[in-house]
Order: sequence, then structure tokens, then C-alpha cells
Amino acid sequence: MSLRAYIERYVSLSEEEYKIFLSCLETRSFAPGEQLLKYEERCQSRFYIKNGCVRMYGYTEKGKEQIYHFGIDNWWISNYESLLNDAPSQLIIEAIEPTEVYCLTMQKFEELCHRLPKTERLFRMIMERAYMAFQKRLEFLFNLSSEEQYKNFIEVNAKFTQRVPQYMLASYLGVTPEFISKIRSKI
Amino acid sequence: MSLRAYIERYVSLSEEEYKIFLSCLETRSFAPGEQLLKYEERCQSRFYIKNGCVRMYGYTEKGKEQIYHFGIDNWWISNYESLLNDAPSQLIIEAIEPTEVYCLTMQKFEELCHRLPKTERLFRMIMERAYMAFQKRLEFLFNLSSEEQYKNFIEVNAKFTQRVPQYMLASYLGVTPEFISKIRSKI
DNA sequence: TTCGCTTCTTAATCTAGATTAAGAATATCC
DNA sequence: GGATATTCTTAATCTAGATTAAGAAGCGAA
Repeated sequence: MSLRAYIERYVSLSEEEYKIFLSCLETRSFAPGEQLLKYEERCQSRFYIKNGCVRMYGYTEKGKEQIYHFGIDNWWISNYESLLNDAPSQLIIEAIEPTEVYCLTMQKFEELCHRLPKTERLFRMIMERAYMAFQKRLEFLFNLSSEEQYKNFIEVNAKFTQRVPQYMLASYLGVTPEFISKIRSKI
Repeated sequence: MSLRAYIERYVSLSEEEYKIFLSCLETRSFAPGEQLLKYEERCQSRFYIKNGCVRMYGYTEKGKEQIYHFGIDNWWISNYESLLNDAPSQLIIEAIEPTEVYCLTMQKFEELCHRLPKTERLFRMIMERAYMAFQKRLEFLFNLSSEEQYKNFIEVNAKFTQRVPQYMLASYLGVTPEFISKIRSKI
């Protein structure tokens, strides 16, 4: 799916308007392991993943990596705490696969909102969907055992599971890789 | 703080515009235990809490109540899954204290967006903040022990703690009331 | 003032999932 | 090909927090 098609799910754009939209974006490419957002860097952009796969993670007190989100094709990802408060990011966004993104910097975003007011509506709706997904995830976290969460995740995100090593999935689910191993051996 | 002051934190409104805003809202009052949103009802509104305190909760497989959010003065609350998909709500929003809210129905919301386009910007920003808070909560869930989460919660939300019985706080944190008791006896 | 209801506490026992440690598969690279 | 790093598995032991059960304390209503 193209960005155009993605946007059209929320608001309709003329050819002219889409050109304006594109003119505010910048394409960047990342190899696996490269970071879109570095530790303590101020996050300046919203990233739209054209293709590839990224993870957003931080470090616990004991220095362990904790993954909070994955992002794949046609997802927006950003650290909003850093972006909105212009604060150093405690979270890292890093490519897992070769990844191509559109960067929308805060400055270009404001320009876009000004030149194309329906951008506000678009992002209002995107944020609502993102919030909704977050709510669903919270429900799973509270209601399902780790085993159920794992089974649910690989069921819902089958293709996803192929693209991410198991230990990252364990981190995302908040369990140990050993425990995932145990679950898998039961199946 | 008034709704006017709340809105002004995000976008500025003329007296005239604020009147339009208010004209799309409907005031409603709820006694403790009364429900703003009932089980399996389709959520039609976003609620702005003028004063009072509410909880949003659902039921686990085993029939236990699980609280996901509290709402107090000057917060917006809604079940976005139900609101956006026009789906029966699995979550209940219920007053804990006598509570006064502004209801903004989906229909009035769209009308408002049309008559006052900066409404889109306002809610885009509100959703971004809400998402950000959610992200923070996820970080706590993954990084802190239940004991640390409890201590952090009562530290950050001291006044809040007075307004909500302990067993509801336990549910919100995803632990048992007995465990909260144990932590408290240690302090 | 007593009754009934809701909330909170204490203590014993239990369990999902962590931790530790070792080795087995898989990749990657010269 | 062999060497080296990554990733995954197995199994023993440990622990934070759940569960169960009982009773204590608070509190509004008649």
C-alpha cells in the first residue's frame, strides 16, 4: 500500500494536495542495527515506514533492553514524549531489517498543517487509532497470561513473527526468551 | 480550571468561538455508582469531567473487575474502540464520586469540527498527550515491580489516592488488595 | 445501639514465570 | 572449509505476587 492509499483511508486528497504532502517529507534509509532515533537525541520527526521493520526500546534499571513497540510497513512511529516536549529521548528507534522511511519533522509538520489544514484531521484520527490499539494492548496485558499473550501475538501477527527474532518478541511481551522456548516446546 | 482555560492550553479561542464550542456540549450529572457508559452500550460521546471522579473498567474471563483508567476533573474520557467503530462497549465508565460532565456526542463533534476547524487541532493534541501518558504507563508496567508502581502512584497522585478506595487502586495497578495491604504494612 | 454492608488486614500456602547455567543450533565471516 | 558470534533450548532452583480463608474495622441506615 502506498502512502497515498494510507492517507485516503482517513481523508481524501487531490493530486495537488498529495504533492504538497510529499514535499514536506524526506526519504531516509536504514540498514539493520542503524538507529532512526538515538539515545538522548531530541526526537524531531514522525516516521512513516515505507517498508522494513523497526523496534522502539529503552533500558531498564538493570541495563536490560525493553522493547515497547515494533513498527512495520505503513505504520507511523515516534517518541511523542521527546517530540512534544523537545526532550532528550530515553527510547531508541532502531531498524531490524533494511528500512525505508518518510521523515516528517516537527517544523514541516506545522507547515503542512498550515498549508493543508486537513492534516490536523488526519493525525487526529491516526492518534485515536493508535490510542485505541494501546488500550487493547493494556487489556491483553492485564487479562491474559504470558502464554496466552504469546499465542495471541503469533496468531494475530503471523507474518510479523517471521521478521523478528524470538528474544525480541520475548522482550516486547515482557517475558524471558527461556519462557518463550518453554511455551513453544509445549506446542 | 474551567474548560475555557483547559482548551486555551492548546488553541486560543475567541469569546464567540467558545460559545460555539459550549453549544455543542451537554451537561450531565451522575451519582456515585451511576454509569456514564453501560456494558454493551454503543459509546456515543467523549466525556469531559467538570468535577468528580470516574473509573473505566471491564471484566476478566473469570468475572473479576479490571480497572483500566481513572478520570478526574478536567480530563477527557471515552471508550475509543466503541466510539470509533460504533461497537458495543466491553468497558464500563462509572462515577465513583458525584460527577458532572460535558458530553460531546460524535455527531456534535463532527458539527463542531466543521464549524470550528481548530477543534481538529485541539483533539489531535489531546490525543497525542493521552498517547504519551499511555506510553509512560507502559514503561512503568514493564520496568517497575508492583511495589514500586504502587509507591510511585501514591507519590505522583497523592490527592487522587484519597478519592479512590484501595481495592480499586489495586485493580488499576493489576495486583490484589491483599498485596497492597502487605506493602502498606511495610511502610 | 445494633445490624448489615463495604473495605481493609493478616497469615499460610501455592504458582507462573524469573534466574542461572549449560549446551545445542544457526548464522556470519575470513 | 573452519572459527566465532548469535540465537535458541533444556532443566534445576528460586521468588514476587496470587489465592484462600478468616477476622477486624469502619460506616451508614433504622
